[in-house]
Amino acid sequence: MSMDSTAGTGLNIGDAEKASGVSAKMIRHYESIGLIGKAARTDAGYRVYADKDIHVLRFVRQARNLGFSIKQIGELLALWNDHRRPSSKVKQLALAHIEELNTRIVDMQTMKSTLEKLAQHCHGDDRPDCPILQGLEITAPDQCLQLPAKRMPVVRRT
Amino acid sequence: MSMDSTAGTGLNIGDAEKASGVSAKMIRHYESIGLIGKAARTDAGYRVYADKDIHVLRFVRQARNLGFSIKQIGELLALWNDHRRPSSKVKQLALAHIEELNTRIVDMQTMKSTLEKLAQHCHGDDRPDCPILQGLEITAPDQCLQLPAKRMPVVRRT
DNA sequence: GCTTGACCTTGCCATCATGGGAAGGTTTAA
DNA sequence: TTAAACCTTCCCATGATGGCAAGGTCAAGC
Repeated sequence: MSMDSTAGTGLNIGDAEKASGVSAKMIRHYESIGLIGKAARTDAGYRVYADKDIHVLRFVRQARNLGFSIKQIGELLALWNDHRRPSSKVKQLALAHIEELNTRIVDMQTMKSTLEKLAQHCHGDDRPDCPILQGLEITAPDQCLQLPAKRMPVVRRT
Repeated sequence: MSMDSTAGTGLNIGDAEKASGVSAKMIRHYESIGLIGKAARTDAGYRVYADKDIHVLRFVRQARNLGFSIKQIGELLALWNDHRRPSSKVKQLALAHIEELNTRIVDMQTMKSTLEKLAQHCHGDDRPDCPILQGLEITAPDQCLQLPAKRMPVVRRT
């Protein structure tokens, strides 16, 4: 009987994890960095989550799945909570993120096609000569390949 | 006269950085984790690089620019040094990396197009209603967006 | 010779999002 | 009563990179 009397459908962090798709570890982390509010606690100190909290966690997960950084998600949450925000603010954030994604996509496509070109010319048999290694073995000073992208949040596919 | 008598065109780490495109910081790091051999030293303890070493550093940088991880580069270097390797080994590494790149590209393209669809329907004006935020506000339990990619090395564009 | 500035050295901390694990408390069901 | 399955906090690791600080070295100018 340690359940707090105010909790209706109070969920443990483990249940919140299942209901939101955000790991318990990350829920605690998001709370610790202030991305989400401090969870209510039972007398024993267990975190308790209501439907409202699960809703927030789902929002966060969706945004992570779209590749937004924690910082950007903080901004999105602020806009979400401000029912008088102009939609232009949200759109601006989204468009900027689309641009970031695009830059990364293009960079990786360049890497991929460079590598594919090298691989095409490689016999891939028992002989030692290999155009792929030769391609890595540049001799020109500034003749390098593409400049890869700025760091961006990536969620593990585990 | 602290120059080691064996050094012909001995370069400082700063010169090696300029000549290879790998930052001094990273050159030291690569040495510390054993990716590259220990550099020769002057009497005063300064690292000294010969043309051969610069060649290796360029190789590493090229591979990084193609998105290979440090671990993969270690394998590439081993193959590069083994003049009797079968080119199939190299090709196998390259093809696996192409696959990784492709997975990431597809994941990010999915994020991008999802976000574009949401953004298209957003007025982007002073009114508060916003389909983007609504899109993040999922209600379905497992109705989430894409599973993003496994972590992969990314070089900063600074 | 001495100073100054541009190098170099090591070492530690920060990033970003996430997981792992340890040491210990709680709850619940058998 | 005990064991399993939770929960708590705290610290450490990842990967590739940068930054900074405290200190040594070297070369050029006076």
